[in-house]
Amino acid sequence: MATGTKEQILDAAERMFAENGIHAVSLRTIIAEADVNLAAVHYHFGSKDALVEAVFERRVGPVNEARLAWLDRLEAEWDGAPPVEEVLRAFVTPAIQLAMDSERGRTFMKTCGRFYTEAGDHLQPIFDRLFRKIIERYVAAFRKACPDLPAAELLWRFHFTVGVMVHTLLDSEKLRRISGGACDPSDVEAVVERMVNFAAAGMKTSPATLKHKEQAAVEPEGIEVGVSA
Amino acid sequence: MATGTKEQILDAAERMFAENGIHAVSLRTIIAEADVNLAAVHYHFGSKDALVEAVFERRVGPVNEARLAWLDRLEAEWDGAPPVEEVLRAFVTPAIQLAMDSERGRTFMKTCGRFYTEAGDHLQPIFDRLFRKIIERYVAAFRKACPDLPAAELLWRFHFTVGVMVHTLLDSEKLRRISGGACDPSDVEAVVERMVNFAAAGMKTSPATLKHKEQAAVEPEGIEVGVSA
DNA sequence: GTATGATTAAAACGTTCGTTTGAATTATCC
DNA sequence: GGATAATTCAAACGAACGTTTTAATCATAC
Repeated sequence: MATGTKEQILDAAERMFAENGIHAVSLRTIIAEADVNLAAVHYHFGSKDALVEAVFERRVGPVNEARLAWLDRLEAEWDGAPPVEEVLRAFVTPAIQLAMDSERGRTFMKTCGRFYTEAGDHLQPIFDRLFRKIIERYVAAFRKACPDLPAAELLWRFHFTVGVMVHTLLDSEKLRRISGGACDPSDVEAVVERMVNFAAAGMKTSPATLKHKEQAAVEPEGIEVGVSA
Repeated sequence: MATGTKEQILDAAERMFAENGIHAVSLRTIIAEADVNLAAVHYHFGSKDALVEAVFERRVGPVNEARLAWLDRLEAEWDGAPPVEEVLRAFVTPAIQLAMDSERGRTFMKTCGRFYTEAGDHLQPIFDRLFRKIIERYVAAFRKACPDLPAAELLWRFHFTVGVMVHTLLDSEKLRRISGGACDPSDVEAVVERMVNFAAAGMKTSPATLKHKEQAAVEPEGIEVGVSA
């Protein structure tokens, strides 16, 4: 389970972050959980912030690579324009998949949600670096899958989809409690299918007619998906 | 704006919580922003946790009352079974509405999202007390609006809808940055319409067939999290 | 004006935080 | 096997935390 001190620290930090949030967990809590010396954190990582980054990058990197690889397969299979359900599945599954195999993966999913919500100004550049390519590729894929959608509307719906996913990752235990056990967040494949089904319907519906403003004023090509530093 | 010390503290805390998260903000930061004495916090609230509760309840109470009143109006108007779009609008609008009028409301919406995500075990009972009635009433309303939906599926979709809303409240500035300004989170009415439109489509779509297509056989490589190496 | 209760002010409390230090220990290589 | 680097350890650092205490100020009724 714990091959070395560095991994022990990462594992323990990941676990504690998921349970209590990032800011609420102290290094001494982590090293007690990891059963290592306090100074080992600064020896291996340099600071607490650097440890937070390391915990984040260790999992997010592979997940995003899997997302890109999946999208590559899809575009090869569907001649460059896979349907929106497939794109959604490719986007959502690698993150949810991580939660299936092990308890450790499940805890990290909560940590990942914490990052997404607690990430302050300091974590922002790291976040941009890790997600820039993902956003570019998937926005482009969604645009091809929903060619009739105005660009701004598509970005909003992508935003909503991310919300569905993050909230599901972070807080589905609350749903289990509310539903009295009828909703089981650990059945990952079912959760993915429900999410894809829900988000695909939202993606494919015709845009709402906004009375006071015409959204068509936004030119589809005018939206850059680049991430500003 | 600041009639008394108590309100100054609440306002400042609300502002700082929204910007930096709850755990990351110290009392000394708050009292510096509020321009009051440190002991005033404990005099008026008793502890930092109690202050957090007070900040939360001050805004959530009226929002949830508005949600219930709106639902009452709807059920009177639609003979007990309003359509899903109307129910969604009634659920979403009071929260988003708060963000419209003032800058203060906008900051609190982020604070509210923080509560929803950062709320640990300590805030859980308060959360339940404030939201139990809302959940009961709206789940019942959704059930009437979507009578053909299995109960668990309906709860999941309600969960997804909450995710859409929370994520929109908490993190839409990221969308503005990504979109290069094309997506404007401050246009509240437009945001509400987009959300209702998106969530209603997800609510009304037919349940996914949970048959494992060949997709389940696809092995996404590179995201293993278990004991490797 | 003075007494009384509510509020604010300043200072210190003990604790915990992230970080650093320097010696002890372990692994690595010639 | 001894030299050398890598790693772990116990201890302490200063700073910041939430909280408490004690005195000063303010408002208001007598």
